[in-house]
Amino acid sequence: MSIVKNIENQIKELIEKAVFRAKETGLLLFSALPDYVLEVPREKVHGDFATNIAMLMAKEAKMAPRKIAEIIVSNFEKEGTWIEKIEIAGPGFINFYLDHSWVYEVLPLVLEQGDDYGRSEFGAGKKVQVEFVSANPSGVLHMGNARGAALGDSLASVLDAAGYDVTREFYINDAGNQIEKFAKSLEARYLQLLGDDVPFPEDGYHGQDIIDTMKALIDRQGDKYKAMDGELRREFLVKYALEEKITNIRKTLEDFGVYYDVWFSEQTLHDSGEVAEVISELKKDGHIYEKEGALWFNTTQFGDEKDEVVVRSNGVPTYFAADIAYHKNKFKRGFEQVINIWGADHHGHVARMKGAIKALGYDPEQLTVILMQLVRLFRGGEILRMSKRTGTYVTLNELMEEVGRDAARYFFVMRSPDSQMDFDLDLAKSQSTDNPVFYVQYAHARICSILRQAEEMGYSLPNLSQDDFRILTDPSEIMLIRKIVDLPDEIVSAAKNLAPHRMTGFAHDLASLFHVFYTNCRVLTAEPEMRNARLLLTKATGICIKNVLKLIGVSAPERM
RNA sequence: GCGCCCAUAGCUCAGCUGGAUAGAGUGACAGACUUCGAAUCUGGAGGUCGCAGGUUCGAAUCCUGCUGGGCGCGCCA
Repeated sequence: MSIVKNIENQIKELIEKAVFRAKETGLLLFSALPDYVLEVPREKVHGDFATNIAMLMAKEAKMAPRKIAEIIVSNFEKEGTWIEKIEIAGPGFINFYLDHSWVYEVLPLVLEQGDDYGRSEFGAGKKVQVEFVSANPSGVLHMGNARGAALGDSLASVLDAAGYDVTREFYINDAGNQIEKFAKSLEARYLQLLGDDVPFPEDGYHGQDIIDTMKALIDRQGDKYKAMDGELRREFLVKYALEEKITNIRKTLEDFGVYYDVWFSEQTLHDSGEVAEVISELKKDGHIYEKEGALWFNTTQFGDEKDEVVVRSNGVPTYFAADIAYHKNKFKRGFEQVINIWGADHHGHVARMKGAIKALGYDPEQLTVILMQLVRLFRGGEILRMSKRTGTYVTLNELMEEVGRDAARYFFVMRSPDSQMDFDLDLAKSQSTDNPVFYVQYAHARICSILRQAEEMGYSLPNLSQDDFRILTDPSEIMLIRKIVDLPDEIVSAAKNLAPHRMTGFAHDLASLFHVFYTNCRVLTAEPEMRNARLLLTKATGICIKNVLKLIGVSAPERM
């Protein structure tokens, strides 16, 4: 239970006691308590907490909201709590003003918990899977993948910190038509490099990377596949190229700070018979029919716009069929909640995927698809259309080289998934020092600098009790501490709403409050008791900034 | 044509399950370094929350319609 939730529960309990007391004495008429909220008002003048309960009771009680508020307040017992003052305001809000001392409790807690401060048991160990990026393995990672990577990894971190049992997973599409095309492209390049004048497939992959891959193969193994039967040769080439591609993808993601727990191959679903199995299961339950030689899944029964082919007339299962088997596999592995991060261009698949899950007897609510809008890339004021097929794209590696990993990750996480992003490379480069990530990192570096100097001056950091911190009464100090108190709830909130971008907002607020504190309060030159309290507040702030940046995947430098 | 997402300050975007006077950043303007990092801080300026209705004590938020933009509607993934 977080410090804020504790206080809130206490106040709520007292509100409800007051309401029922008023009912018993006949002052207030109602049958059931309304679904009211106790919240932290946006405006500071409205107190530390406020409730709308009086307004919600007005209709049933047949009384003016302000009158109801008066009755509640007159029946409210605030003795023995931090509540100093209660006021009725506006249309009938009840505002609670607290003795600010309640916030000091957090400082010894942060210093004790360190890296763990902010973590909570909210998720109660629920098994959750986040599947993200899952890029076509025949290419390299581009800007859209980068956004998905930053988003998915941060979401997973946030869920983990909120007490969920999180698995990060990458689904490798190493089967199907795409791979066929890939194979033909590889073969053409291979033969071309060995001097054969063979045509390049029109719908093939034109990227330079494929040529490089085949060059390297020839350097290493010569022309040993040249005389081989076509099908066999393509199989070898694909296996070779995929291994290299996937290794590169993994390495790029690790450079980006993203580490997966599971790399799941689509091909294994075909090999193990799970795809065939899931099709026959659906067939048995009457969800599949035959038309024009193909097998169709009646997804319209589950709210989709039109039915979908699962097995083509040539007998080859579609990507969708494999995806159904994949999701069944996920649930069989015990995940209670499955989160997929998809590009907005895949939104048409959501309904049918949920339908498939329902058809298999699972609850569609167990699948959440986060659709992220695609990234538009600008360079020199021009939109760059990104396409693997035509080979025009900016890779994640190039992005990291240009703007740096920290800036890139912060930038992607900062925006909510459903905002369209214009990423201007020139701007990102030229403005790199104005990037908000530096603002937060600067606060951390400043903190480290202060602590470093304290050490050089021979000041040790004592263990202070909650009461020792009462000396911190400057508004900038109280506001900073109040923000620190919020961290665990903020993480839970980001987890509940699957909104990691809230963490960048929190990081920025925290850094800002620290900069204000720094401007208003001297740390090292204060009297010993004050100096100790401020040093520890500084340290606690540093811990929080570092913990939040970790969730975003951004480093917390000690010097800049 | 149908479906999904978006529209908030000059620009880029927040705004949690409906709450009080809609917030940051950035740009422009005016200030603050004899003192712990000025990559900082302080101040004012900047708004018909796309438009029009509706729901109610109360709407940027929910509902309907419209306008404008993105994406999708394949025996591709």
